Amino acid sequence: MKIETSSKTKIEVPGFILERTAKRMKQYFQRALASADAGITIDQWVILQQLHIQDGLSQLHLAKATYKDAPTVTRIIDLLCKKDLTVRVPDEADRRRFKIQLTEGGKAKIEEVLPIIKEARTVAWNHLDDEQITQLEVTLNQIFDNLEF
Amino acid sequence: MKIETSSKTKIEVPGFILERTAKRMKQYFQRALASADAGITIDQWVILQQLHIQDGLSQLHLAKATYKDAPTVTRIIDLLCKKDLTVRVPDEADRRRFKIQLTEGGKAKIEEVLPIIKEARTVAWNHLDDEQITQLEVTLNQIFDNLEF
DNA sequence: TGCAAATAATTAGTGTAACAATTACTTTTG
DNA sequence: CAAAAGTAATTGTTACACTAATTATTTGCA
Repeated sequence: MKIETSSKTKIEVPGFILERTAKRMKQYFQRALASADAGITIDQWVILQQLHIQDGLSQLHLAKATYKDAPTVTRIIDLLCKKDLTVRVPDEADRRRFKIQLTEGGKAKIEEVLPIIKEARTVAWNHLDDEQITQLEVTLNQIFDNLEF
Repeated sequence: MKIETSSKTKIEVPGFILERTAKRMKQYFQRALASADAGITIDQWVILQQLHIQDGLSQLHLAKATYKDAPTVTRIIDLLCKKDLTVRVPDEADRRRFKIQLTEGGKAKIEEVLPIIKEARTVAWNHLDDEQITQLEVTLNQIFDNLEF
């Protein structure tokens, strides 16, 4: 039996297309990291990349910047610290907080992984011109804003 | 301390925007289901919706149609069967397979949930014209095809 | 100033997703 | 027809998302 693909037998709505594209993109980046033996996941990479932009953020700042929730960031930082890529430095101005800082190993990992990510990006945006990418961002951001809660 | 949002301190690349929009959309639909006490998740809904289009599919057919993998479908079907929304009917032509069929309760659940989903969709695509949505689909499908493996 | 409210991080529980490996069955082909 | 290859479903492990609850600390306000 062959799976039907006509519009009558397959879900083909924008939300579904958005969901499946985001899923495949994540999977592609994840596999790129895995086959290069990077030793980190794409979500861990997102946190490292954010720290590369601005080091010493608290976990909640990281959560807001990456659109992850607090428990998720706690666990990702746990994993990154276990791999000695980051450290939790107590914030002496507010003892509830930690400053999350990159270790030397963390900085080295970023340099190691960045080319892999850049390569994957060029594959993802292949056959798309700048105007299309700009328009994609505009539309996606409109949807994002529509769903503000 | 305020979280910085300039391009120098925040990740603003198309992949990130795609990821965060898909995440928020999923979250929005999920909350719509939760606040209506639908008793199912959005991923369970996707499977039900596919069965509504074509009932009696095998788990692997469901996996292909919904872009989920086989173990994920196994577990979602487990949950749907536990809620008596679907049943696993042995396929007498191939004893490795099951035909997954909607129960009466499953059909009723679809009728109950469909308006919630439609309402959420109108919110998501608000302020977007048909041309924009078409272009979005074209671009997303190009990215999807770029990342074929 | 003191106490309630808010905030930062953590933990627990459920669900989704990827990957690898296993079992059972079917198809191929030699 | 038997062995090998392929297929359908399952199980196990790791990781991330969401909710709710908990602990420790800080802030706001009466």
